[in-house]
Amino acid sequence: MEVRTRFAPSPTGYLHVGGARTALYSWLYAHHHHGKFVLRIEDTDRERSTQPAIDAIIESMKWTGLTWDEGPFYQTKRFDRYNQVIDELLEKGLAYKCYCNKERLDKVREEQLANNEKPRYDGHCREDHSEHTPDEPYCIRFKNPREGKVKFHDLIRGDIEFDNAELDDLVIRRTDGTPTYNFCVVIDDWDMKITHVIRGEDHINNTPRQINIYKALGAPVPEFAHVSMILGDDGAKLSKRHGAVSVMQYRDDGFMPEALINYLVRLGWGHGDQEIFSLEEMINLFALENVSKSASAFSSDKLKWMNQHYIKTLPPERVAEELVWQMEHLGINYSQGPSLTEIVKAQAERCKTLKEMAENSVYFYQDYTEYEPKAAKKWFKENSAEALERSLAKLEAVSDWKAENIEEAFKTVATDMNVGLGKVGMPLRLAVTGRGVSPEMGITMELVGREKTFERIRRTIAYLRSGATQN
RNA sequence: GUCCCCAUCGUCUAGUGGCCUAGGACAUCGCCCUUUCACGGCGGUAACAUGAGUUCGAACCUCAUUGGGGACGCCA
Repeated sequence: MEVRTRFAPSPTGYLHVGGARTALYSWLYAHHHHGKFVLRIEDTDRERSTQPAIDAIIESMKWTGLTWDEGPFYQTKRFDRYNQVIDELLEKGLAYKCYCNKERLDKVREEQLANNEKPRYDGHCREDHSEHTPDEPYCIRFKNPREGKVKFHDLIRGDIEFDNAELDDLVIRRTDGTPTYNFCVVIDDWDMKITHVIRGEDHINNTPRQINIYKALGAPVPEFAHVSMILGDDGAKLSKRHGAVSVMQYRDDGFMPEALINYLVRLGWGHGDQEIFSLEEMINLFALENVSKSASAFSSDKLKWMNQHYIKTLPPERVAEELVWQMEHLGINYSQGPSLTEIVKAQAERCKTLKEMAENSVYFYQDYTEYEPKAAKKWFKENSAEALERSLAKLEAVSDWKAENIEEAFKTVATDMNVGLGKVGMPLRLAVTGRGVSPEMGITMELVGREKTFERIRRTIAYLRSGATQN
């Protein structure tokens, strides 16, 4: 039988990393078994579902590469189907009309709480409707079995069982006629032939109710796997307070989707000592039995490490593609100057994010307006102007403007002046980039360009000769 | 409160009864490399929640305790 999994977010907000991980696991499981991955939008809550949220979820799925084989399906387009099944259940006596109003429900709940009982519907309307007239407003409740147990084998957690006595008769159709979540998922997973339901652990408690509905319908019960939660760095539930939670925020913060996916797959799953997985490896090696049962804390530090790993090892052309967004966001016109691929090669080992890379590469495209104060104070000394003058002379003699030749040329200056390389290299760095940090000076000057380099050095010599520094 | 789930270094994890004086990775600390910042290399600190069992032997099995988390909606 073909393995079919699904990701079924409710469009009430952006896609967060927890959802993304669940989607990833579903996606991997389907691909591992050469099955299908379905995207379904659970928008039965018309109050809170929004189109921007749907767009954001789809954009996130596409950015991370979690593409779906079928869908997106929308539950709001399937209301006829749900209602038809509900009517059938009603006819068969497997569901019933409930006329209880909010006041009565609240009162029951209060009493149960006072008696230290789990609050649930007491089944008041389950049998007797004599006191009601057909024109009174009502909702439909599913007749949950009152005795026995519901057992299922969770593919991650093992056997789980609930007493039916713990469950109540849940509402499957609201008074306004719309069907509810716990009912719609069952019908959808059934209709869409979902074989493996992989979702968050907050759904464990819904599972026995849903299994009872499957059984009432005579539908095959799928396999279930409940993935644990993702916590923040501090062990508390992940929230905006911890920084980024939305997938697109990671794009904005300068992360490669490859890194996010790799980080997410490792958060809660492992394969021996391996940390880095290509997509192919993930598909081949992923198994639900190796998914961790306990909640895991999201470590931005490790994500950053992994991001840099991908920045360093992915083809620079690929990294440059993502860098485009950052450059445009900063308003840098990168069409004049070195190619972004060259920037990636030069900067990769000193950037954890593409955002950093863009911010630290501005001087390749624009003239700086001031020297970084701390670096200038530290490195502009009395002989700096001389070092720059001598360097300029050597550099002007370089005919083939390549990093290697440039490097060779200015290094002789240190020897000539009988000083350490730092005394020459750092003033040069300040002169060419305005900053105390940059790639090696050879490649930096090559990328800035011959004429620009000379211009900036001359300007700096003038600045130093004017007595601007008191060192 | 009731039900359900969970429990190895600060963090993510390896470990499925002897290979464990518990391995790897991130973070952290120290050293080396070095024109800056980094990268890299080498080394260090650091964990089986507690208590009973089962067993010749337990991080691994069982139970209890404690501690976390989730659910208890005419939300999903």
